[in-house]
Amino acid sequence: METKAVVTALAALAQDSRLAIFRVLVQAGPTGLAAGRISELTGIAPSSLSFHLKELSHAGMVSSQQAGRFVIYTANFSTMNALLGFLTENCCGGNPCSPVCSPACVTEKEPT
Amino acid sequence: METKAVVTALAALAQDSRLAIFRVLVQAGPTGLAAGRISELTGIAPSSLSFHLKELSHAGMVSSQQAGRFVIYTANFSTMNALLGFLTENCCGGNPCSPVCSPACVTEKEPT
DNA sequence: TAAATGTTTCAATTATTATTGAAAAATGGA
DNA sequence: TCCATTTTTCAATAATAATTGAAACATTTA
Repeated sequence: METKAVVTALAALAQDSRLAIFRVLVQAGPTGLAAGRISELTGIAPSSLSFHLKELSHAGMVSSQQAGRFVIYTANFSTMNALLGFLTENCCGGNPCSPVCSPACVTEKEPT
Repeated sequence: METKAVVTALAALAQDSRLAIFRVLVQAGPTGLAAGRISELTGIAPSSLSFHLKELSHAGMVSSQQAGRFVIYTANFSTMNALLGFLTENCCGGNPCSPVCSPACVTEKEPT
């Protein structure tokens, strides 16, 4: 993961509304949530929500898919794991300072 | 760790200069670096560096201590671990989705 | 105390980001 | 096709953050 992408990902999460959005998506798991449902759960106005979802999407933190009239958003767990990996790697100048374990969450919904 | 503190910590890291500063401090390990040395390593002008160090310090990501004429800055590994823990916890609605391992780095320099 | 070194503060400018409401697309059903 | 629903776009405003250079402050050595 490149530094630029990391800054983008961190900036995407470093905002009240977007952190709230991301958390409800993380809690929702691989099933995801429709945009309107996110608006209900977080109290963020639709236009503002759309703006923030675009930011999160652009940062690779969430993905979306059309489902009928609804647009379903899901947290992008693989990007989250890459982000955590970046922050933990290079730690203490290469001298391993403790057992580092990277993945903290499932990556994707498994195909049936 | 509270949401507000998490946003502050993420915002502190979500910026080119500050991420660079934090990384050199992480790589330097518990010994830390003097402000001027950080300026040399990152190419950030002193006044700008001071501004960013204050941001990082306020977010709890770095600590400082006077040492003669120098001010030594060190990465705050415990806050970093708390941050990682926050992002990994609450994942997938409480259903444990994979083994979660929190600490990725030593917390502090051990007392002699 | 005076001079040199290292760091921080201040004020001004520039740039970026968040929010709101209204209008416009896109989709599905009658 | 027409209507209702869901989401996104747009433009305007308000708020926040980054950078610069000069000056001020703090610490050590002569």
